[in-house]
Amino acid sequence: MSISIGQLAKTTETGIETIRFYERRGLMPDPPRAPSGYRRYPEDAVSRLRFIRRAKRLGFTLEEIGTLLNLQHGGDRSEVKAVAQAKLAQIEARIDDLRSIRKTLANLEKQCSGHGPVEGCPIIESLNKPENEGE
Amino acid sequence: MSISIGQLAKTTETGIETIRFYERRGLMPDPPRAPSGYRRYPEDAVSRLRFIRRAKRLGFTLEEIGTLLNLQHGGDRSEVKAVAQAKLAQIEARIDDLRSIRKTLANLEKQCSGHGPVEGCPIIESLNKPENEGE
DNA sequence: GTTGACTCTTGAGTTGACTACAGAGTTATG
DNA sequence: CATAACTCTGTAGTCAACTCAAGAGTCAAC
Repeated sequence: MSISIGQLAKTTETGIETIRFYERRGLMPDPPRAPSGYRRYPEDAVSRLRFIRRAKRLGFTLEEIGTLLNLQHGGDRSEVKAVAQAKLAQIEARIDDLRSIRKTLANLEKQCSGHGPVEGCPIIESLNKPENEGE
Repeated sequence: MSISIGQLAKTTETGIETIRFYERRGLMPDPPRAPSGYRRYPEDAVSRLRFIRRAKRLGFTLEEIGTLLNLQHGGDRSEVKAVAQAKLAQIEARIDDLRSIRKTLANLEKQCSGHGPVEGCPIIESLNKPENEGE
């Protein structure tokens, strides 16, 4: 039993174009074809595609997902853990980044009265005046 | 007194190409030209460019920066505040997003012993098995 | 006065992850 | 059998914010 690309797309909530794109990228193996040339996916294509989508939700790039997919068959657990740790570190760095930005921006926003002309608006002033980085 | 694009680039730590790009985008006004056609920037180009770079560091897109630059001359403070609030909300949403991802990923990473074959690795299993979203 | 550094314009390339055609053939439904 | 819905390939476009290259002209230093 095999399914069409449309069915695969529907069950995994992925666009058809996206599936073909993943195939070009080597994330999805080239499926067998019907005599017409239509793709006929085996059952396990569903789980492979789900793997990809879940990993994406966790912030992995397609390239990293390719690595994970390869590790899945014959890799070492330490390698998988290393990939996860690296991603985790990236995410934490990004969070810190955003938090610092948020702090600065929240400060400015709070200081701005929100009425009157733009002259003297602390947000604009801060963007204009200081030489520093802004705490 | 005016400065060359190279000097402007150096004092603002911005690439020359980037400055010309901002000009094309309408963020930097077209500067006067020397007889040779070279751009000659007035002093205030430095602060305008710094404004842009600072706003960028705060996460504003070039389009939003364009808005802020326009508001700077004749806008209302409420408009500036609204732009800042919108950005703040975006940033907070993104932080929440990343935190939820981090939580899931940290959990998985912690559960993975980091040695042995990939079979049974909780990270891979989690990507493979469940039907759910992952807490 | 001649190098070497700077600047000009136009146009194209980069990154990552899709997304959208066009034009043709195929399959499913009634 | 007609017709709608599906699928095929190949190519190109999208987004944001740059970044690079080619080929030519200009400026500064020795």
